[in-house]
Amino acid sequence: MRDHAHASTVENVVTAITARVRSGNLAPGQRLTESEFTQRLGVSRSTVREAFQRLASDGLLAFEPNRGVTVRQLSRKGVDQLFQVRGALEVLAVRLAAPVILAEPAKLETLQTELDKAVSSGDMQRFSDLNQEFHGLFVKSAGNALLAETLRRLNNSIYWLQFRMLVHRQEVLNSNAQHQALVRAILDGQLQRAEVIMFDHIEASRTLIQSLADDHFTAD
Amino acid sequence: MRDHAHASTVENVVTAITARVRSGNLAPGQRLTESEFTQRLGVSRSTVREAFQRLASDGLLAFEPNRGVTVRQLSRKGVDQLFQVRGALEVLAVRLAAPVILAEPAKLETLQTELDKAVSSGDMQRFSDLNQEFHGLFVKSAGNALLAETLRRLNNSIYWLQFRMLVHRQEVLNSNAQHQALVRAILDGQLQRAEVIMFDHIEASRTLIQSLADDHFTAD
DNA sequence: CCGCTTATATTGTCAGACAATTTCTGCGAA
DNA sequence: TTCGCAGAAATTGTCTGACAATATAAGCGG
Repeated sequence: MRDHAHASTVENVVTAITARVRSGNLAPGQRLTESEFTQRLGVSRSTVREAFQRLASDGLLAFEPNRGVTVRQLSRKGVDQLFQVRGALEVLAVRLAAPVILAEPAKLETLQTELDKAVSSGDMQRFSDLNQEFHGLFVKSAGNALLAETLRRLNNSIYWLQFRMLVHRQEVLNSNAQHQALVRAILDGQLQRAEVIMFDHIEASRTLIQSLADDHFTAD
Repeated sequence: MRDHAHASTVENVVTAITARVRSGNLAPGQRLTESEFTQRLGVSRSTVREAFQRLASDGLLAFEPNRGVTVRQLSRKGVDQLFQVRGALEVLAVRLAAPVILAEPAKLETLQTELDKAVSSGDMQRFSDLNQEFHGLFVKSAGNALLAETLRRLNNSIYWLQFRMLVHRQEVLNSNAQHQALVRAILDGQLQRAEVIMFDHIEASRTLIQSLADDHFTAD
């Protein structure tokens, strides 16, 4: 009766490739060949092809006809556009999540405390993880599976930017200040204000990222 | 030097299936088997499978492990969630598109005139087409490919609802009134107001659709 | 009419093949 | 040396055929 359905071969391949991409083992822009993975993982070409396709539609890889797939890397403009869409969706998440979070604010407060600790102790990696949790809490509380799925895809396309952001200590401090303001607005029931803060928060990330050097992006 | 790259076999299959779904030849919820299309289209299973996958990630079909694909049909809740996301994105489109449209408002005005004509002559099919063009104009003018692509996917999942909506004449009139208000707001440079109108416009569609009978949706 | 066993259909995955397309390599010309 | 091109090698796109695993339909007995 279990829903277990042990992972299919394709799913395993998807998991394996995802891990290698996210760990940085496969760099943005790098080409993946079918043969590489049929050999390395001992599966057939059809399976690798199917995994490639799923990962491409998931935003992690980019597919080009007759040229295979590469680890997705966006152009400056592409990142800009992504943040526009992401901003709109995160704001929606705040709108939908606020009442839910307000009903049980402990989780948000705890998270904020943890974030503060990570910042003051200078643990950037932990801050990054908690930051994701922070946004994840809103998305989850919003109770909209499609919204969550859409944002997940978007984030897949820019996972590689997280690293670059962490080195900007000052920006991290700003980011955390914005989190605090957001938490305060939510707990005070200032819905409208919370949405604006989230929008500005995403905009700030966008601006920061746009300031990165050109060699982090592909040409347009 | 041409960018022509004549369509691949998979693309042809995708096109063929899309056409049959959108024409109603394949009904929402209906299961598609691989063998049916290998025979009918004279292509191999691998090709059909790949087409199925693309269509599923595109929102037109739904994929279930070991059970193949079906023409996507959403539950009441699913439609609700989709309209929440769609609303946020259409509002973004208005925000981004307004300045562009304002620079050359002729196109929007023409479109509105056509819509009015369709409404007064009671040509619902034409209204539906123009309605899509109307929204398409904003999305296109927004100049954000990712936004356009995301909205396209969403619309793929609810194409089948358009038909149901057209029978509600009164609602069509309301819809057109909202279009007019939106056009006015844009041309008057009332950005903020235009966004609100678009939001309400999508909300109205959502409400209308939620009023449809249960047998238009899947169970939750 | 219901539930169970069995037969049939369908999906998941593999192996191997070949044409079309892209990428690499080495050589001759500017 | 650098550039461009022809041929070689690699890679993708697609097909055929196969078989195990899973799901669906058909019968059968109660």
